[in-house]
Amino acid sequence: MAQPSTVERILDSAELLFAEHGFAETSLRTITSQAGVNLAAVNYHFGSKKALIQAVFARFLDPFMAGLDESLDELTEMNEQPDLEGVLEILVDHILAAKPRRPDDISIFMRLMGLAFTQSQGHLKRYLTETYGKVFSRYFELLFTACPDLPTADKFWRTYFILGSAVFSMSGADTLLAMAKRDYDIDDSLEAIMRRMVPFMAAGLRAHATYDSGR
Amino acid sequence: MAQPSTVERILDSAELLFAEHGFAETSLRTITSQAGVNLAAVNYHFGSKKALIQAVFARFLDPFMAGLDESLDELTEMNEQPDLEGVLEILVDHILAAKPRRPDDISIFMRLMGLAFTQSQGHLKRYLTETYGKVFSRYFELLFTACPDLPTADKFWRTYFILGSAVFSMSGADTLLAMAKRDYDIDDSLEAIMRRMVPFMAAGLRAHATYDSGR
DNA sequence: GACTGTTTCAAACCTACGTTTCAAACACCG
DNA sequence: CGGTGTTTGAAACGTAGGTTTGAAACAGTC
Repeated sequence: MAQPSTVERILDSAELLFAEHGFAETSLRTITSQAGVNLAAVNYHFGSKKALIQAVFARFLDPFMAGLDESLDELTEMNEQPDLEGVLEILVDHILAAKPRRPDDISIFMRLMGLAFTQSQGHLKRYLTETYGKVFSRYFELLFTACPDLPTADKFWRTYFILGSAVFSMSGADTLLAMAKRDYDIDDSLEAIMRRMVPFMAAGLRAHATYDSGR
Repeated sequence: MAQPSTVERILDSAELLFAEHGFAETSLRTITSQAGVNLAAVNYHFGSKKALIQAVFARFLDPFMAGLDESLDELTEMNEQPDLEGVLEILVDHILAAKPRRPDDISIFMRLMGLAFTQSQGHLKRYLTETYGKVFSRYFELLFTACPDLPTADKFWRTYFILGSAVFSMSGADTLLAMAKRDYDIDDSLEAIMRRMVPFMAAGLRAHATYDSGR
Protein backbone atom coordinates (compact mmCIF):
# COMPACT_ATOMS: atom_id res chain seq x y z
CA MET A 1 0.00 0.00 0.00
CA ALA A 2 2.36 2.64 -1.21
CA GLN A 3 -0.66 4.60 -2.39
CA PRO A 4 -3.33 5.48 0.16
CA SER A 5 -6.46 3.42 -0.32
CA THR A 6 -9.54 4.78 -2.04
CA VAL A 7 -11.32 5.16 1.29
CA GLU A 8 -8.46 7.17 2.75
CA ARG A 9 -8.11 9.33 -0.33
CA ILE A 10 -11.80 10.15 -0.15
CA LEU A 11 -11.60 10.96 3.56
CA ASP A 12 -8.55 13.16 3.04
CA SER A 13 -10.17 15.22 0.33
CA ALA A 14 -13.55 15.37 2.03
CA GLU A 15 -12.03 16.55 5.30
CA LEU A 16 -10.20 19.36 3.55
CA LEU A 17 -13.07 20.45 1.34
CA PHE A 18 -15.72 20.24 4.05
CA ALA A 19 -13.55 22.35 6.33
CA GLU A 20 -13.07 24.91 3.60
CA HIS A 21 -16.56 25.20 2.17
CA GLY A 22 -19.00 23.45 4.49
CA PHE A 23 -21.00 20.31 3.93
CA ALA A 24 -23.84 21.39 1.72
CA GLU A 25 -21.54 23.48 -0.44
CA THR A 26 -19.14 20.62 -1.15
CA SER A 27 -20.31 18.17 -3.80
CA LEU A 28 -19.32 14.55 -4.09
CA ARG A 29 -18.05 15.32 -7.55
CA THR A 30 -15.58 17.85 -6.19
CA ILE A 31 -14.44 15.44 -3.51
CA THR A 32 -13.98 12.45 -5.78
CA SER A 33 -12.29 14.38 -8.55
CA GLN A 34 -9.82 15.95 -6.12
CA ALA A 35 -9.24 12.54 -4.55
CA GLY A 36 -8.68 11.05 -7.98
CA VAL A 37 -11.30 8.36 -7.51
CA ASN A 38 -14.53 7.53 -9.24
CA LEU A 39 -17.70 9.34 -8.29
CA ALA A 40 -19.45 6.12 -7.39
CA ALA A 41 -16.76 5.22 -4.86
CA VAL A 42 -18.31 7.35 -2.14
CA ASN A 43 -21.66 5.61 -2.27
CA TYR A 44 -19.95 2.26 -2.62
CA HIS A 45 -17.65 2.62 0.39
CA PHE A 46 -19.70 4.83 2.67
CA GLY A 47 -23.27 4.40 1.51
CA SER A 48 -24.23 8.05 1.33
CA LYS A 49 -22.92 11.57 1.71
CA LYS A 50 -24.23 11.76 5.27
CA ALA A 51 -22.29 8.64 6.19
CA LEU A 52 -19.18 10.15 4.65
CA ILE A 53 -19.53 13.26 6.79
CA GLN A 54 -19.80 11.14 9.91
CA ALA A 55 -16.80 9.05 8.85
CA VAL A 56 -14.70 12.17 8.46
CA PHE A 57 -15.48 13.13 12.04
CA ALA A 58 -15.04 9.62 13.40
CA ARG A 59 -11.57 9.32 11.94
CA PHE A 60 -10.12 12.13 14.00
CA LEU A 61 -12.51 12.22 16.94
CA ASP A 62 -12.28 8.52 17.83
CA PRO A 63 -8.60 8.58 18.80
CA PHE A 64 -8.85 12.08 20.20
CA MET A 65 -11.77 11.36 22.49
CA ALA A 66 -10.32 8.03 23.58
CA GLY A 67 -7.09 9.80 24.56
CA LEU A 68 -8.96 12.49 26.48
CA ASP A 69 -11.00 9.85 28.29
CA GLU A 70 -7.81 8.11 29.36
CA SER A 71 -6.33 11.32 30.72
CA LEU A 72 -9.49 11.87 32.73
CA ASP A 73 -9.20 8.33 34.07
CA GLU A 74 -5.67 9.02 35.24
CA LEU A 75 -6.70 12.16 37.04
CA THR A 76 -9.54 10.34 38.77
CA GLU A 77 -7.23 7.55 39.88
CA MET A 78 -4.68 9.94 41.27
CA ASN A 79 -7.50 11.86 42.93
CA GLU A 80 -6.14 15.04 41.48
CA GLN A 81 -8.07 18.23 40.80
CA PRO A 82 -6.09 20.73 38.73
CA ASP A 83 -7.03 24.39 38.88
CA LEU A 84 -9.01 26.05 36.11
CA GLU A 85 -5.97 26.84 34.00
CA GLY A 86 -4.80 23.28 34.48
CA VAL A 87 -8.02 21.76 33.21
CA LEU A 88 -8.06 24.01 30.19
CA GLU A 89 -4.45 23.19 29.42
CA ILE A 90 -5.23 19.50 29.43
CA LEU A 91 -7.48 20.10 26.47
CA VAL A 92 -5.04 22.39 24.71
CA ASP A 93 -2.24 19.88 25.11
CA HIS A 94 -4.42 17.09 23.83
CA ILE A 95 -5.36 19.07 20.77
CA LEU A 96 -1.77 19.96 20.06
CA ALA A 97 -0.66 16.39 20.60
CA ALA A 98 -3.12 15.00 18.06
CA LYS A 99 -0.97 13.45 15.39
CA PRO A 100 -1.10 15.66 12.33
CA ARG A 101 -1.58 14.07 8.93
CA ARG A 102 -1.00 17.39 7.27
CA PRO A 103 0.81 20.56 8.38
CA ASP A 104 -2.25 22.51 9.51
CA ASP A 105 -4.43 19.64 10.51
CA ILE A 106 -5.40 21.21 13.80
CA SER A 107 -6.87 24.17 12.02
CA ILE A 108 -8.88 21.86 9.81
CA PHE A 109 -10.21 19.82 12.71
CA MET A 110 -11.21 22.96 14.51
CA ARG A 111 -13.06 24.25 11.53
CA LEU A 112 -14.87 20.96 11.24
CA MET A 113 -15.88 21.13 14.89
CA GLY A 114 -17.18 24.60 14.30
CA LEU A 115 -19.19 23.47 11.32
CA ALA A 116 -20.59 20.56 13.31
CA PHE A 117 -22.13 23.02 15.72
CA THR A 118 -23.24 25.68 13.30
CA GLN A 119 -24.26 23.99 10.07
CA SER A 120 -27.67 22.42 10.19
CA GLN A 121 -26.82 18.75 9.90
CA GLY A 122 -29.17 17.07 12.34
CA HIS A 123 -27.76 13.64 11.72
CA LEU A 124 -24.26 14.83 12.56
CA LYS A 125 -25.21 16.48 15.84
CA ARG A 126 -27.08 13.34 16.82
CA TYR A 127 -24.12 11.18 15.94
CA LEU A 128 -21.64 13.34 17.85
CA THR A 129 -23.66 13.60 21.05
CA GLU A 130 -24.45 9.91 21.01
CA THR A 131 -20.85 8.89 20.39
CA TYR A 132 -18.87 11.41 22.37
CA GLY A 133 -21.37 13.03 24.73
CA LYS A 134 -20.16 10.99 27.67
CA VAL A 135 -16.52 12.13 27.54
CA PHE A 136 -17.62 15.62 26.73
CA SER A 137 -19.69 16.05 29.87
CA ARG A 138 -17.06 14.27 31.92
CA TYR A 139 -14.58 16.93 30.93
CA PHE A 140 -16.90 19.76 31.79
CA GLU A 141 -17.62 18.24 35.18
CA LEU A 142 -13.91 18.40 35.90
CA LEU A 143 -13.83 21.96 34.66
CA PHE A 144 -16.62 23.10 36.93
CA THR A 145 -15.39 21.39 40.05
CA ALA A 146 -12.56 23.87 39.65
CA CYS A 147 -15.00 26.74 40.20
CA PRO A 148 -17.47 25.37 42.71
CA ASP A 149 -19.06 28.65 43.78
CA LEU A 150 -20.58 29.32 40.38
CA PRO A 151 -24.40 29.12 40.20
CA THR A 152 -25.69 26.26 38.08
CA ALA A 153 -27.16 28.54 35.46
CA ASP A 154 -23.84 30.26 34.93
CA LYS A 155 -22.04 26.94 34.76
CA PHE A 156 -24.40 26.00 31.99
CA TRP A 157 -24.10 29.18 29.98
CA ARG A 158 -20.41 29.66 30.42
CA THR A 159 -19.90 26.22 28.95
CA TYR A 160 -21.22 27.61 25.72
CA PHE A 161 -19.44 30.92 26.11
CA ILE A 162 -16.04 29.24 26.18
CA LEU A 163 -17.10 26.70 23.56
CA GLY A 164 -18.06 29.59 21.35
CA SER A 165 -14.77 31.37 21.86
CA ALA A 166 -12.86 28.26 20.95
CA VAL A 167 -14.95 27.12 18.03
CA PHE A 168 -15.26 30.56 16.52
CA SER A 169 -11.68 31.71 16.74
CA MET A 170 -10.27 28.33 15.82
CA SER A 171 -12.54 27.76 12.88
CA GLY A 172 -11.60 31.07 11.39
CA ALA A 173 -8.02 30.77 12.54
CA ASP A 174 -6.29 30.81 9.16
CA THR A 175 -8.09 33.99 8.12
CA LEU A 176 -7.55 35.60 11.50
CA LEU A 177 -3.87 34.68 11.65
CA ALA A 178 -3.36 36.31 8.28
CA MET A 179 -5.25 39.43 9.43
CA ALA A 180 -3.20 39.61 12.63
CA LYS A 181 0.03 39.44 10.68
CA ARG A 182 -1.01 41.93 8.03
CA ASP A 183 -2.74 44.55 10.16
CA TYR A 184 -0.96 44.33 13.49
CA ASP A 185 2.26 42.50 12.73
CA ILE A 186 1.29 39.82 15.24
CA ASP A 187 3.21 36.67 14.41
CA ASP A 188 1.24 34.01 16.24
CA SER A 189 0.69 30.33 15.60
CA LEU A 190 -2.35 28.23 16.21
CA GLU A 191 -0.83 27.06 19.45
CA ALA A 192 -0.36 30.68 20.46
CA ILE A 193 -4.05 31.39 20.04
CA MET A 194 -4.98 28.46 22.22
CA ARG A 195 -2.47 29.45 24.88
CA ARG A 196 -3.84 32.97 24.85
CA MET A 197 -7.30 31.55 25.27
CA VAL A 198 -6.50 29.88 28.58
CA PRO A 199 -6.20 32.95 30.84
CA PHE A 200 -9.15 34.56 29.08
CA MET A 201 -11.40 31.57 29.70
CA ALA A 202 -10.17 30.94 33.21
CA ALA A 203 -10.86 34.52 34.23
CA GLY A 204 -14.25 34.46 32.55
CA LEU A 205 -15.22 31.27 34.33
CA ARG A 206 -14.05 32.59 37.67
CA ALA A 207 -15.88 35.90 37.30
CA HIS A 208 -18.42 36.74 39.93
CA ALA A 209 -21.91 36.18 38.56
CA THR A 210 -23.61 39.54 38.94
CA TYR A 211 -26.79 38.57 37.21
CA ASP A 212 -29.44 36.45 38.84
CA SER A 213 -32.70 35.93 37.03
CA GLY A 214 -34.76 34.58 39.91
CA ARG A 215 -34.69 37.08 42.71
CA MET B 1 -51.38 48.76 2.18
CA ALA B 2 -53.18 46.71 4.78
CA GLN B 3 -51.25 43.70 3.52
CA PRO B 4 -47.47 43.84 3.70
CA SER B 5 -45.93 44.34 0.28
CA THR B 6 -44.43 41.49 -1.71
CA VAL B 7 -40.93 42.67 -0.91
CA GLU B 8 -41.64 42.70 2.81
CA ARG B 9 -43.34 39.33 2.74
CA ILE B 10 -40.31 37.84 1.02
CA LEU B 11 -37.92 39.42 3.50
CA ASP B 12 -39.98 38.21 6.45
CA SER B 13 -40.04 34.64 5.28
CA ALA B 14 -36.44 34.64 4.12
CA GLU B 15 -35.22 36.01 7.42
CA LEU B 16 -37.01 33.30 9.34
CA LEU B 17 -36.05 30.43 7.08
CA PHE B 18 -32.43 31.48 6.67
CA ALA B 19 -32.07 31.74 10.43
CA GLU B 20 -33.56 28.30 10.87
CA HIS B 21 -31.85 26.35 8.11
CA GLY B 22 -28.99 28.40 6.73
CA PHE B 23 -28.60 30.02 3.36
CA ALA B 24 -27.65 27.16 1.08
CA GLU B 25 -30.23 24.87 2.65
CA THR B 26 -33.12 27.28 2.10
CA SER B 27 -34.50 27.32 -1.43
CA LEU B 28 -36.24 30.22 -3.10
CA ARG B 29 -39.19 27.93 -3.65
CA THR B 30 -39.58 27.40 0.08
CA ILE B 31 -39.27 31.11 0.76
CA THR B 32 -41.74 32.22 -1.86
CA SER B 33 -44.30 29.57 -1.09
CA GLN B 34 -44.24 30.41 2.63
CA ALA B 35 -44.45 34.09 1.76
CA GLY B 36 -47.38 33.41 -0.53
CA VAL B 37 -45.77 35.08 -3.51
CA ASN B 38 -44.66 33.88 -6.89
CA LEU B 39 -41.31 32.22 -7.32
CA ALA B 40 -40.18 34.78 -9.86
CA ALA B 41 -40.78 37.62 -7.43
CA VAL B 42 -37.42 37.16 -5.73
CA ASN B 43 -35.45 37.58 -8.91
CA TYR B 44 -37.71 40.39 -10.01
CA HIS B 45 -37.42 42.44 -6.83
CA PHE B 46 -33.95 41.54 -5.63
CA GLY B 47 -32.15 40.28 -8.71
CA SER B 48 -30.71 37.11 -7.22
CA LYS B 49 -30.62 34.95 -4.14
CA LYS B 50 -27.35 36.53 -3.05
CA ALA B 51 -28.91 39.98 -3.22
CA LEU B 52 -31.84 38.72 -1.16
CA ILE B 53 -29.49 37.48 1.55
CA GLN B 54 -27.82 40.88 1.70
CA ALA B 55 -31.18 42.63 1.79
CA VAL B 56 -32.25 40.54 4.77
CA PHE B 57 -29.18 41.69 6.67
CA ALA B 58 -29.46 45.30 5.56
CA ARG B 59 -33.01 45.58 6.81
CA PHE B 60 -32.12 44.99 10.44
CA LEU B 61 -28.45 46.02 10.47
CA ASP B 62 -28.94 49.44 8.88
CA PRO B 63 -31.02 50.91 11.70
CA PHE B 64 -29.12 48.99 14.34
CA MET B 65 -25.70 50.13 13.25
CA ALA B 66 -26.87 53.69 12.74
CA GLY B 67 -28.20 53.71 16.29
CA LEU B 68 -24.99 52.31 17.69
CA ASP B 69 -22.97 54.88 15.78
CA GLU B 70 -25.06 57.66 17.31
CA SER B 71 -24.54 56.34 20.81
CA LEU B 72 -20.82 56.31 20.19
CA ASP B 73 -21.02 59.90 18.98
CA GLU B 74 -22.74 60.94 22.18
CA LEU B 75 -20.08 59.30 24.32
CA THR B 76 -17.32 61.00 22.35
CA GLU B 77 -19.00 64.39 22.70
CA MET B 78 -19.45 63.99 26.44
CA ASN B 79 -15.86 62.76 26.65
CA GLU B 80 -17.02 59.81 28.65
CA GLN B 81 -15.29 56.49 28.96
CA PRO B 82 -17.44 53.81 30.62
CA ASP B 83 -15.78 50.84 32.25
CA LEU B 84 -15.66 47.44 30.57
CA GLU B 85 -19.04 46.36 31.86
CA GLY B 86 -20.46 49.67 30.75
CA VAL B 87 -19.23 49.32 27.19
CA LEU B 88 -20.56 45.79 26.94
CA GLU B 89 -23.90 46.86 28.33
CA ILE B 90 -24.21 49.53 25.69
CA LEU B 91 -24.27 46.79 23.10
CA VAL B 92 -26.62 44.58 25.08
CA ASP B 93 -29.04 47.45 25.58
CA HIS B 94 -28.91 48.32 21.92
CA ILE B 95 -29.66 44.78 20.93
CA LEU B 96 -32.56 44.56 23.35
CA ALA B 97 -33.89 47.92 22.21
CA ALA B 98 -34.01 46.91 18.55
CA LYS B 99 -37.65 47.12 17.66
CA PRO B 100 -39.00 43.61 17.31
CA ARG B 101 -41.18 42.73 14.35
CA ARG B 102 -41.87 39.34 15.83
CA PRO B 103 -41.75 38.02 19.41
CA ASP B 104 -38.33 36.36 19.22
CA ASP B 105 -36.76 38.63 16.65
CA ILE B 106 -33.58 39.07 18.64
CA SER B 107 -32.96 35.37 18.58
CA ILE B 108 -33.42 35.37 14.81
CA PHE B 109 -31.08 38.30 14.26
CA MET B 110 -28.48 36.66 16.43
CA ARG B 111 -28.70 33.45 14.52
CA LEU B 112 -28.31 35.35 11.29
CA MET B 113 -25.22 37.08 12.62
CA GLY B 114 -23.82 33.71 13.55
CA LEU B 115 -24.50 32.36 10.10
CA ALA B 116 -22.88 35.39 8.52
CA PHE B 117 -19.64 34.50 10.23
CA THR B 118 -19.75 30.75 9.88
CA GLN B 119 -21.44 29.93 6.60
CA SER B 120 -19.20 30.33 3.61
CA GLN B 121 -20.87 33.22 1.82
CA GLY B 122 -17.98 35.31 0.60
CA HIS B 123 -20.23 37.98 -0.88
CA LEU B 124 -21.98 38.45 2.47
CA LYS B 125 -18.80 38.84 4.51
CA ARG B 126 -17.54 41.33 1.96
CA TYR B 127 -20.79 43.27 2.09
CA LEU B 128 -20.89 43.36 5.89
CA THR B 129 -17.33 44.51 6.40
CA GLU B 130 -17.64 47.13 3.68
CA THR B 131 -20.91 48.47 5.02
CA TYR B 132 -20.53 48.20 8.78
CA GLY B 133 -16.80 47.73 9.35
CA LYS B 134 -16.34 51.34 10.40
CA VAL B 135 -18.83 51.31 13.27
CA PHE B 136 -17.68 47.86 14.26
CA SER B 137 -14.07 48.87 14.80
CA ARG B 138 -15.16 52.10 16.44
CA TYR B 139 -16.98 50.11 19.08
CA PHE B 140 -14.04 47.84 19.73
CA GLU B 141 -11.75 50.82 20.11
CA LEU B 142 -14.00 52.05 22.88
CA LEU B 143 -13.97 48.59 24.40
CA PHE B 144 -10.22 48.35 24.48
CA THR B 145 -9.57 51.81 25.85
CA ALA B 146 -11.33 50.36 28.88
CA CYS B 147 -8.51 47.86 29.33
CA PRO B 148 -5.42 49.81 28.27
CA ASP B 149 -2.77 47.51 29.72
CA LEU B 150 -3.61 44.62 27.44
CA PRO B 151 -0.95 43.74 24.85
CA THR B 152 -2.03 44.38 21.27
CA ALA B 153 -2.03 40.73 20.35
CA ASP B 154 -4.39 39.91 23.16
CA LYS B 155 -6.63 42.81 22.25
CA PHE B 156 -6.86 41.34 18.79
CA TRP B 157 -7.54 37.78 19.81
CA ARG B 158 -9.90 38.55 22.65
CA THR B 159 -12.03 40.48 20.19
CA TYR B 160 -12.73 37.19 18.50
CA PHE B 161 -13.02 35.30 21.76
CA ILE B 162 -15.89 37.46 22.94
CA LEU B 163 -17.35 37.62 19.45
CA GLY B 164 -17.33 33.84 19.40
CA SER B 165 -19.02 33.58 22.77
CA ALA B 166 -21.76 35.90 21.66
CA VAL B 167 -22.32 34.55 18.19
CA PHE B 168 -22.19 30.93 19.24
CA SER B 169 -24.43 31.05 22.27
CA MET B 170 -26.87 33.46 20.68
CA SER B 171 -27.17 31.62 17.42
CA GLY B 172 -28.02 28.41 19.20
CA ALA B 173 -30.03 30.23 21.82
CA ASP B 174 -33.40 28.65 21.21
CA THR B 175 -31.96 25.13 21.41
CA LEU B 176 -29.86 26.01 24.44
CA LEU B 177 -32.70 27.70 26.28
CA ALA B 178 -34.79 24.58 25.82
CA MET B 179 -31.91 22.38 27.05
CA ALA B 180 -31.38 24.60 30.08
CA LYS B 181 -35.04 24.38 30.99
CA ARG B 182 -35.32 20.64 30.44
CA ASP B 183 -32.06 19.44 32.00
CA TYR B 184 -31.38 21.98 34.72
CA ASP B 185 -34.68 23.74 35.25
CA ILE B 186 -33.04 27.06 34.38
CA ASP B 187 -35.73 29.47 33.29
CA ASP B 188 -33.77 32.13 31.45
CA SER B 189 -34.65 34.47 28.63
CA LEU B 190 -32.52 35.72 25.79
CA GLU B 191 -31.91 38.89 27.74
CA ALA B 192 -30.76 36.79 30.67
CA ILE B 193 -28.11 35.10 28.55
CA MET B 194 -26.76 38.42 27.39
CA ARG B 195 -26.72 39.82 30.92
CA ARG B 196 -24.87 36.73 32.09
CA MET B 197 -22.39 37.24 29.30
CA VAL B 198 -21.31 40.68 30.52
CA PRO B 199 -19.36 39.70 33.68
CA PHE B 200 -17.90 36.71 31.85
CA MET B 201 -16.57 38.84 29.01
CA ALA B 202 -15.43 41.69 31.23
CA ALA B 203 -13.42 39.35 33.42
CA GLY B 204 -11.98 37.60 30.40
CA LEU B 205 -10.92 40.87 28.83
CA ARG B 206 -9.37 42.06 32.06
CA ALA B 207 -7.44 38.87 32.66
CA HIS B 208 -3.69 39.15 32.91
CA ALA B 209 -2.11 37.91 29.69
CA THR B 210 0.20 35.15 30.79
CA TYR B 211 1.22 34.12 27.33
CA ASP B 212 3.66 36.10 25.26
CA SER B 213 4.83 34.62 21.99
CA GLY B 214 7.87 36.82 21.51
CA ARG B 215 10.12 36.28 24.48
C1' DG C 1 -60.99 54.54 -22.17
C1' DA C 2 -56.56 53.80 -24.46
C1' DC C 3 -51.52 54.12 -23.24
C1' DT C 4 -47.58 53.05 -20.37
C1' DG C 5 -44.84 51.30 -16.89
C1' DT C 6 -44.91 48.05 -13.12
C1' DT C 7 -45.93 43.80 -10.96
C1' DT C 8 -47.59 39.05 -10.89
C1' DC C 9 -48.11 34.46 -12.70
C1' DA C 10 -47.38 29.74 -14.71
C1' DA C 11 -44.38 27.49 -17.23
C1' DA C 12 -40.16 26.26 -18.96
C1' DC C 13 -34.99 26.12 -19.00
C1' DC C 14 -30.72 24.64 -17.65
C1' DT C 15 -27.51 23.25 -14.59
C1' DA C 16 -25.72 20.63 -10.69
C1' DC C 17 -26.38 17.32 -7.50
C1' DG C 18 -26.80 12.51 -5.02
C1' DT C 19 -27.63 8.15 -6.29
C1' DT C 20 -28.03 3.87 -9.17
C1' DT C 21 -26.67 0.67 -12.63
C1' DC C 22 -24.05 -2.74 -14.87
C1' DA C 23 -20.14 -4.15 -17.16
C1' DA C 24 -15.13 -4.28 -16.88
C1' DA C 25 -10.96 -4.83 -14.08
C1' DC C 26 -8.84 -6.65 -10.29
C1' DA C 27 -7.33 -9.77 -6.45
C1' DC C 28 -7.26 -13.77 -4.20
C1' DC C 29 -7.69 -18.87 -3.86
C1' DG C 30 -8.32 -23.69 -5.25
C1' DC D 1 -6.02 -21.45 -15.09
C1' DG D 2 -10.88 -20.84 -13.84
C1' DG D 3 -13.90 -19.10 -10.52
C1' DT D 4 -15.53 -15.93 -7.03
C1' DG D 5 -15.99 -11.91 -4.43
C1' DT D 6 -14.53 -7.18 -4.35
C1' DT D 7 -13.56 -2.80 -6.33
C1' DT D 8 -13.53 0.53 -10.08
C1' DG D 9 -15.38 2.85 -14.26
C1' DA D 10 -18.40 5.44 -17.45
C1' DA D 11 -22.77 6.46 -18.10
C1' DA D 12 -27.32 7.41 -16.98
C1' DC D 13 -31.33 8.53 -13.87
C1' DG D 14 -34.23 11.45 -11.29
C1' DT D 15 -34.69 15.49 -8.75
C1' DA D 16 -34.26 20.01 -6.99
C1' DG D 17 -32.36 24.23 -7.47
C1' DG D 18 -31.75 29.30 -9.39
C1' DT D 19 -32.95 31.78 -13.15
C1' DT D 20 -35.46 33.33 -17.42
C1' DT D 21 -39.40 34.10 -20.23
C1' DG D 22 -43.55 36.00 -22.10
C1' DA D 23 -48.09 36.75 -21.42
C1' DA D 24 -51.62 38.40 -18.26
C1' DA D 25 -53.18 41.58 -14.54
C1' DC D 26 -52.81 45.87 -12.45
C1' DA D 27 -52.19 51.00 -11.57
C1' DG D 28 -51.79 55.33 -12.61
C1' DT D 29 -52.04 59.21 -16.29
C1' DC D 30 -53.61 61.99 -20.00
